[in-house]
Parts: sequence; C-alpha cells; structure tokens
Amino acid sequence: MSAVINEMGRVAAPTPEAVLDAAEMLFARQGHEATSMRQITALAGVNLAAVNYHFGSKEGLVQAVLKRRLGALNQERLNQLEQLERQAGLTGQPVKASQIVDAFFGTLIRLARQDKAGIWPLLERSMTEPTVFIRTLFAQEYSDVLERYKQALLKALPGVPHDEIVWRFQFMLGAASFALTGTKELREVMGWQENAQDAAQEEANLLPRLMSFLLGGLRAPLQSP
Amino acid sequence: MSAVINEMGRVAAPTPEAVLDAAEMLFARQGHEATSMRQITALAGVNLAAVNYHFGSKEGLVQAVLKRRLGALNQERLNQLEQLERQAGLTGQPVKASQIVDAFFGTLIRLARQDKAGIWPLLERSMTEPTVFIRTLFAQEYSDVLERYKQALLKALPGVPHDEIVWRFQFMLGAASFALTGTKELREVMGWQENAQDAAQEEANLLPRLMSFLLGGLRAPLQSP
DNA sequence: GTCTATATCATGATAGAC
DNA sequence: GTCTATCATGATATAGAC
Repeated sequence: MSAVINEMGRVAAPTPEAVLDAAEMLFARQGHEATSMRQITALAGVNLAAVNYHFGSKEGLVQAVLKRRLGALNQERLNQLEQLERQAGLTGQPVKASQIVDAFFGTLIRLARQDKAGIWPLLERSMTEPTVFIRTLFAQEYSDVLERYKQALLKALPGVPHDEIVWRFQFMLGAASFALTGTKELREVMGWQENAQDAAQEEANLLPRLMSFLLGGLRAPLQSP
Repeated sequence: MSAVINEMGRVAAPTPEAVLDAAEMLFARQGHEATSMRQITALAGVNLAAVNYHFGSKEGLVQAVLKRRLGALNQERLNQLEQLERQAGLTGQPVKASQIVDAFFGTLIRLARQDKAGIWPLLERSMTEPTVFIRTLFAQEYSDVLERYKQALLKALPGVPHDEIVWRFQFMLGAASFALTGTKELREVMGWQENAQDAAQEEANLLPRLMSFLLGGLRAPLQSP
C-alpha cells in the first residue's frame, strides 16, 4: 500500500504496484498532466515501457491510481454506514445525522491523517477535473456510496427535502475538499499561523471543526422560496 | 470582456485581449496544462509568436488570464463590503453575517450566472492547484479581500473565535467552489435530474440554497474541545 | 514480463525578415 | 507588432530482442 523506498532510492515492489505508488506521489505534487511517464518509471525503478504494458496508456494509469484509493475509501464508508444501520436496527434508535456525516467525512479525514504523501488532497481535487474520463470515473465510483448516504440522510433529517439534501451533499463535498487541499497560503493571508508545536494539535482539531460546520449547514433552516 | 466571435469563427479583438479571451475559453474546458499555445493562437486568430511577445511565456499568460477575472471579482467584493459598512455607519445597525456572506459569495454566483463559458468554475477550481506560481498568485490576489471580510465576520459573529472563522471561511470557499464546478454527474448519481424546463429556475435556486448552507455552517455551535 | 531502442509527433520558445 | 520558419526538447507509444 504505502511506498517502500529501498537503498537505491527507488520504490521496491512488484512492477505494477511500484508504478502505482510512484505515480501517486508525483500526481499528488504536480498533477497528472504535468507528470511524465519518464518521471514515473524512473522513480519506480522500472522500464519506461512498463506503464503501457500494465496499464495500456497513461490515461489507464491515472484511472488505476484514482480507483485504488477511491475504492478503499468508499468501501470503508459503506462498511461504516452498514454498521451504524445494524446498530440502529438492534437498539431501535434511528441513526443520527452526525453519525452519518462522521462515517462519510470522518473516514476521509482519518485516512488522510495517516499518510503524508498528499494523496487524499489529490483525490478530492480530482473530483472537479474537467476531463471527461475522470468525471465519469468518479461518477461510477461514487454512485453506490452517494445513493446510500443520501437515503440515510433523508431518514435522519425528515425536515429537509430531497433536492435540498442533494445540494447540501455537494456543498459538504466541497467544504471537505478544501479542508484537505488546504490552501495554507490563504489561511496565512487571513492572519493564521500554525507554529510547529501546535501542528499536531491543529491537525486533531480539523475534524471537529469540519464536523460542526457541515452539520450546521446540513441542518440550516430552509430559505424562503 | 466577453469574447466576440466574428464571421471567421475567430475572436475579434486587439491581439492581447483576443489571446486572453481564447485562452480563457480553452482553459475552462481543458485546463491550462492540456491547452497548447497553438490551440490558443488558432482560436484567437493571431500568430503563434504573439503569446510570447505579449505575455512572455505560457505561464505569464495563465497568470494574466486568472488575474483579469480575479481582479474584477475581488474589486466588486470590496465595493460591496464598503457599501455595507457605509450603510451601517449611517444607520447605526451593525452589518449582518448574511449580508457579508452574500456580498462575498452572492457576488460570485451572480457573476457566474452571466457568462456561460465556464470561466468561474475554472477560477474556483484553480484555487487548489498544486502549482506554486498559481498558489502564490491566489494568495496575493485574495490577500486584501479575505482580510477585510474576515474582520467583518468577526464583528458580525462575536461568539465565534478567530481561528474558527478562518477555518469556516475556508470551508465556505470549498462549498462555493463545488457549487460552481458542479459535478452534475454526481448529482445525477444521487437521483437528481433537472429537466430543461426547470433549468432556469434551478439556477435561480442555487444562491439561496448555498446561502442557507453557508450561514448554517458559519453559525454552527462550536464543537466540544 | 521486462528490457533496449526507436518511431512519431507535439510542445514551448526564439531568431530574424518584414 | 506581426509574421515565417525552425530549434531543441520532451512527450506517448510500440517493435522486437531477451
């Protein structure tokens, strides 16, 4: 899963995984368009031709990189939701909106806290790529999770109509995305400074901050028509 | 400002503006990395060398494209805020959070409604580009507006501490960004369909929907530490 | 499956005539 | 300021040996 660097400064792993790991790192820093297959194969310590052999094309590689992480994330999200609903079935207590939001966005933030390579910011940012093949990939990969979470939210918030839930979900996705893609420069511009000492503390604060914002937005009174 | 297409299918304008207009259109659909200078100059109806002559490099052109729109947007935002504060000074009534949020995000949405080329989605999306020269550009261009709006929000919401305002501002930026970059595919996945008849109506609904979400998040109760 | 070597093409940039 | 022509480079992709 995470890239292992050997004594050569290369990624040590079976070829396809080495390529995925290397590509992921470079995509995260430069974006996939600014990243060449030469860079990727060099970092992976494999031959240039390996990308086309294993993934067909650069586009195929991009899809594979995104799909690997996205699949894991959304599977975990489905597990979390299922667990919540099982509990609810047993106790008779309905699932709360805060639990649903945590299962969806908390899962993301907790995963993002673990690896430093900047993969999750990349993933969030990729949601709004104009490229067709990426948009369709996201639509496919998110289809199941979004449908189920939407249903759960509808139940948890009977006062909020369907279309409003759909839009608020989209707004939440945006807020969470920016929470990770973290325009640190923009925060600094607002007089925000994190000293190294508090960095860990601040990281721990992110999720509660995001949660309260999302729940506030989700439960907001409806606008007058 | 808006691109004028002449009978040749080209952009009719003095060279630098023609290049800016053409670049803007193409960047909006493809991103700047996937857009070549040859495409741009062809659409603009000018010579390939014109880009380097007028903007120094492709990077210079990208900056110019972003700066033109960003400058206009943020200038309008500053005007709106100044007007609100002038009114407040006269009437003695403090500026309300809802007015501030509307001045910042409503201005964006109203501008976005006007031109269909997809420039504003591009701009919002560009906020999270990993590229250094773009991030610094945004930090510079946003420095003034963000500082002033932050101050205004601090006054309007005395219960919300400084750092929380900073973060909630970032979350709001994300929500607004996704409101425009509009992953229509994701909405469809959630069972959302807009028929052509309601398209105009839905567009008019976007701002109220966004506003209520943002204000809900902004005013949300603080999480327990 | 993995390599070397190469084909083919598009890119950003510039020199220099007009 | 605008053009043509071209350079040097780097891109993706593939053919064919091992």
